[in-house]
Amino acid sequence: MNFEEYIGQLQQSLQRGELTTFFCHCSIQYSGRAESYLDFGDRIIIIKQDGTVLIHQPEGGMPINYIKAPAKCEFELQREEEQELLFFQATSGNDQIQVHITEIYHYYAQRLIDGKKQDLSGKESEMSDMLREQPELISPDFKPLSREEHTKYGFIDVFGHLGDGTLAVIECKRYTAGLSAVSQLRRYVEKIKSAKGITKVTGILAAPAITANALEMLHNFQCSFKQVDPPKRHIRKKREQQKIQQFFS
Amino acid sequence: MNFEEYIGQLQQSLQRGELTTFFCHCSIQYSGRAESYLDFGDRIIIIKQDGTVLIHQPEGGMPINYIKAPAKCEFELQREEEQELLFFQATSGNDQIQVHITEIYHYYAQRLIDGKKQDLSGKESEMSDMLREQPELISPDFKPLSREEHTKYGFIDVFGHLGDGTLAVIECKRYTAGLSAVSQLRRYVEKIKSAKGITKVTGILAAPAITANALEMLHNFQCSFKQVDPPKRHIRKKREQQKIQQFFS
DNA sequence: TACTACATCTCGCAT
DNA sequence: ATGCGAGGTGTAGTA
Repeated sequence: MNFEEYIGQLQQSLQRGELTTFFCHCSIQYSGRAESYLDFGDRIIIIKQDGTVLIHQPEGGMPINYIKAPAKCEFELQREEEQELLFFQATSGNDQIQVHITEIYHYYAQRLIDGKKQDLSGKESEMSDMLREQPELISPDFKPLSREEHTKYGFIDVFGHLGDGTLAVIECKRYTAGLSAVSQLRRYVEKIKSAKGITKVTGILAAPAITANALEMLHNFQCSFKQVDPPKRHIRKKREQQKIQQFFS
Repeated sequence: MNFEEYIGQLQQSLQRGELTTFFCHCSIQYSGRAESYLDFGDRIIIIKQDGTVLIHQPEGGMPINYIKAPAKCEFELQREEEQELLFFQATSGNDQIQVHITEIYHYYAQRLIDGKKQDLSGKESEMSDMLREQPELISPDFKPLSREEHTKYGFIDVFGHLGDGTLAVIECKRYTAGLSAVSQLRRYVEKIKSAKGITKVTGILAAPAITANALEMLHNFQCSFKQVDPPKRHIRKKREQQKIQQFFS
């Protein structure tokens, strides 16, 4: 199939709303929020049904270039220095990629039917739910007050008071807490102090671990760290069978 | 091609180090840092040459599931409730996805040759470079200190002094600065104060814009905002041709 | 390795 | 639309 035929195919695929993919040899220019150039090499290009464009190199987890949906996709046959090439341009807002394709190795497009939503668990909100249900994980005298306090200064994960009446702001993190987590907590504590006009407010950072610098900073602010592991998730039993083929050991 | 033949093909593709893709109907379970389930639907699965696994739904910019390289990929023919299905499992560290495939619509694999690196500009570091070269963008009396000194104190973007001898810590952002940018700047200012034992230290947030809350917080800390646009990048002239085909208007 | 911050972050949620 | 924070964040740079 020559480039002219490919252009016809690609146009049809996009008009039909098909998920369109091709393996090709190309160079890529990007201009928009930043600018980039990628010299010629083999890549896979994916144009999704909503107009998302993804370009992947043969290695690495992230797309090397992308355009957010809905991208306007244009194709053009070009001749440069005695050589034909397929020019592909995708535009969305101020972002634009220009792809010069010298060879298409493979092309396939198909309308895919999905629409299912992923059910995901193990988020930070589940950890704050757990702390509200089991406040003793923070301290024996901790009593949670309400659900998330969603203010314009950000939302507070858990909010309650200690036995001596001190208000406690809890910020929880699923992973090792760093400096930014401490800064965030500090912001909330100060906000509560100034908004409610009270001084007996403390902050508690609840996380499975904390970095040394963050702990030092936390103590400087008269706040404390409470080691709390995120909610236990059901561990799916790994399949171990002899017949299974393995690669990438 | 039946599932048994597909398994043979897939194994060969992975052994050969080919970039392997297929369109299929499947459900996906994920277990690792979190847990997820996605009910049956049509998706595209990509196994990269380094063992990265990406699964994309027909819409949306992000993979709905993924496994980081190098994933161990296993295939198995299963029979459940009178129906054959292809079971695909990818494992990397504690992360695992299990895919139950009831139909493969299309399969293609090819070894791709690349290795080119992207040349990217428009990063925040270029903005701080600009401020070091054009300190008058901050203030007529701002004198930046050397880059050497700047790294000595950590992650401070630009560091210098004003005409009256006050030390100035500059934090720059390429986009609208929010609360976290102010918190970050505040941390740096306090670090310098305690490290140098001096009090005449101020913070300047340099960004194209700042949110109202962030500006209020900034002023509370005796710091200031300086409106600075990120470095001008060469704007690639948009191609405007009549013949170009358009979709996703 | 651990820690820190950027990212063409993306995404959802609430104002 | 904007603001804010989480993310299975990923990725690079540095100590």
